[in-house]
Amino acid sequence: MSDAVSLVPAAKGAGGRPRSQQIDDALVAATLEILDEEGYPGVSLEAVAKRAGTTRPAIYRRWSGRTALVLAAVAARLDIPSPPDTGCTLCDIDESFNIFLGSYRTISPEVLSALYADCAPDPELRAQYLATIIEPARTAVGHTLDRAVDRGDLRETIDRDLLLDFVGSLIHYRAMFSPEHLGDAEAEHAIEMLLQGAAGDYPALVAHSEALEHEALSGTATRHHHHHKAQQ
Amino acid sequence: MSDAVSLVPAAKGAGGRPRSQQIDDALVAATLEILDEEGYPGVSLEAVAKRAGTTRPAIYRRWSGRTALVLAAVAARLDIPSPPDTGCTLCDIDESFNIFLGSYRTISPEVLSALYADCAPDPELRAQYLATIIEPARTAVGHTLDRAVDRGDLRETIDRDLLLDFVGSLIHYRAMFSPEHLGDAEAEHAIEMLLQGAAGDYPALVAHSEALEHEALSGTATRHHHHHKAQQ
DNA sequence: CAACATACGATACGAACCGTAATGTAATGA
DNA sequence: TCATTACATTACGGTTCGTATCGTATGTTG
Repeated sequence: MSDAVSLVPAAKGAGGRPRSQQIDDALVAATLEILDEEGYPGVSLEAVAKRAGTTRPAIYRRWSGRTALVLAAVAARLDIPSPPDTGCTLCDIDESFNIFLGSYRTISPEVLSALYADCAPDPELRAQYLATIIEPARTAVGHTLDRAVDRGDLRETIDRDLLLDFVGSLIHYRAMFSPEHLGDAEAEHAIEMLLQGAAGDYPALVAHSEALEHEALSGTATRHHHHHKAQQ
Repeated sequence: MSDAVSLVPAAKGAGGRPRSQQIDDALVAATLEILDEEGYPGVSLEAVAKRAGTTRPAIYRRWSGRTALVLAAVAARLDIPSPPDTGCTLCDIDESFNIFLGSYRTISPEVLSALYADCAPDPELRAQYLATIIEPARTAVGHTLDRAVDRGDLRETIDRDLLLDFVGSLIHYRAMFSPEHLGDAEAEHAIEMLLQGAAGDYPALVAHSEALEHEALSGTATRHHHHHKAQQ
């Protein structure tokens, strides 16, 4: 569980009866229970309120609606990951896969996809989803990658954010669309491909492509929509 | 537009008044219009029926509900991509990115994420979503990758499906969570990283990791959760 | 201690959908 | 012709939503 800070939007003025923290907690807990037992579609505000021993208006006093409530509940369960730092780049990246996997292990991809779908149309909720669920893992793994670059283990010219996207997106994709999460053996394969590269001889591929491009420029029909920057 | 085959589940018996193809088409068209104008949340069956000039029961005669309707409508708009085959591996993979992008350009990631969220809990709809929206692009790009392997442009030991996942997942991820789709320049970066690899010296990283592992095995405290297969 | 402001439980209301059922009429095939 | 199914129309019961209205409880401020 992360810090209890701001799971609930702050109350309005200072005066008056303060909100019950117990109700805050009970609502979040009830939401998580229902998510686990019945999934996202089972979360009706009536059901949440009933299980929490309170009523619907109490929810609306705290959140703008179902989506915001679920987002807060999910955030309450997620850990803030800390970046691996073993000094061994391969091991660190291996651990990084687990960091990305963390969200999907504790929440269930079905819930996350439904939650995101509801968040996406609203800029504020969408930003909150990204900040809560996507960013922490990226930040942690990002630090790890930075250290690997500092050590000189990764190419200097590397696009760090892109590498981050590759790792994060693969795990997200597999969580959503595959029957099973990425296993250890597959993770190792993935790391190998990312670090070693898929090409047998990359410079040769570039050379070939450029040769075709010149050929195309000199008047013939073959089309090449894709352009190469000069190799450094 | 793909083939009109089986956009609508087949009618029951042979006898009786046949379904109106015009109504089929009008419903699909109305659904797509509403998706474009108001997004997924705007698609109520009442609204679709009204715009199509018919009524709700006519929808239920054809589909099991809103999710199946939208899935059919989306499928109607998607092209079945054909695999690039220019003989230039770099160019083909570049085109492959565009194939994956195709779905997200014609449908809007918000709609797709909401649709998937609704499909996911139902095994049949989920399978249909995968077969309709995910698989065609994968199949097309898969053929392209196979040819690249045949040409010897990719490592022989490569995991073709994993490479497919890397490309597909990156584009999916960016479509969902980034403000903008992957651009040409970024795609080129991505291809470069995938083919060339991110490591400066991959064998050295493996060697280092293995050295640490031996050290750990010989009794000291350092933990290594990750195991290496023998290098071939 | 008094006044005020807000949360709380309980309840109710209108609106929007949903999924289905019941009509009578239209269109096809046997 | 007769059986069968689609069609438009209308209606029903059910669920959930978001909000409103109470009287009561629990704090803070003067």
